[in-house]
Amino acid sequence: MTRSERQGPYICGIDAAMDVVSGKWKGLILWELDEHGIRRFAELRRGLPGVSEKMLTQHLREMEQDGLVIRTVYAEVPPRVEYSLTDEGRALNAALAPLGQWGSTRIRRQQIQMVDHQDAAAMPRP
Amino acid sequence: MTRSERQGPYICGIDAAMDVVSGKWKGLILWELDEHGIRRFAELRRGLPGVSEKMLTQHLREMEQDGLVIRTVYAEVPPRVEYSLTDEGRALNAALAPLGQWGSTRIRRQQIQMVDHQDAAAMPRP
DNA sequence: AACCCCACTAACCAAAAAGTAAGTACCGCA
DNA sequence: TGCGGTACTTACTTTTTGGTTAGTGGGGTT
Repeated sequence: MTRSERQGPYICGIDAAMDVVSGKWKGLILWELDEHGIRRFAELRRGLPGVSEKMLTQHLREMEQDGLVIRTVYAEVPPRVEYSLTDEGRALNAALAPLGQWGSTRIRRQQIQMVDHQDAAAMPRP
Repeated sequence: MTRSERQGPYICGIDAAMDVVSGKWKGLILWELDEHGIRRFAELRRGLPGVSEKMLTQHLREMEQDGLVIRTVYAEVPPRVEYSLTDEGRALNAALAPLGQWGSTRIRRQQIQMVDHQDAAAMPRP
């Protein structure tokens, strides 16, 4: 497992939040869990196309350590493990919403620009 | 310079925002520029204790490419370069505010926990 | 004369993050 | 008998990120 040397003295809130949310899939995991309430490992995996099992477990364990995620193991065969968000995790996801808005607006802007370029490229040469 | 292969197709807004804001000092740069309006290179450097010149230039160039920062060079001796935020940069900083709030609350919670542990450790043994 | 300041750039190196592939142990289905 | 599904773990490699050091060139300070 990755050593979590984190929790170093932060210089501001952004710092502390980024420490916890940085990781290729953590934003998406948060979203998935908030959206569905409870998810099993394989469900999450299917919900995050491209994630490897290693990264998914690693991120989930870190988020559990960070108090964002609850992991419940059922002693059954085949094994069943359920993940859900803590109150803090839900609060974090809510705090991420404006950032998501900003990003969506940005994507839209970029797509418009790309269409513009396409139009320009399709223009008949003089 | 680091190759910026970014702008890949994002799966959501968070994704797009994180792409642009991830980098050890970008949050702080955003904050400094929003706080002061205009900053010179050396002023930023002094405002971010511990940043290396290399990382500062690298981050500033990426943020310029990403349309968050304006870089103005004055052809003087000694050289003068001023940095400021675009509207999009200011909007991003605003969108980061709730995340900062969440982080500050979290830091406070952690400090309380640490004090609790200290108290427990300082308790007289029976 | 020696040093500091400005705003960088380049080369090299270390550390962290992420990807790949395989193995675990048990069950149900065909 | 072999495959797929359950939820992982381990070892190894690659990619990405950030840090260190040194150098530029003209000007001002001590």
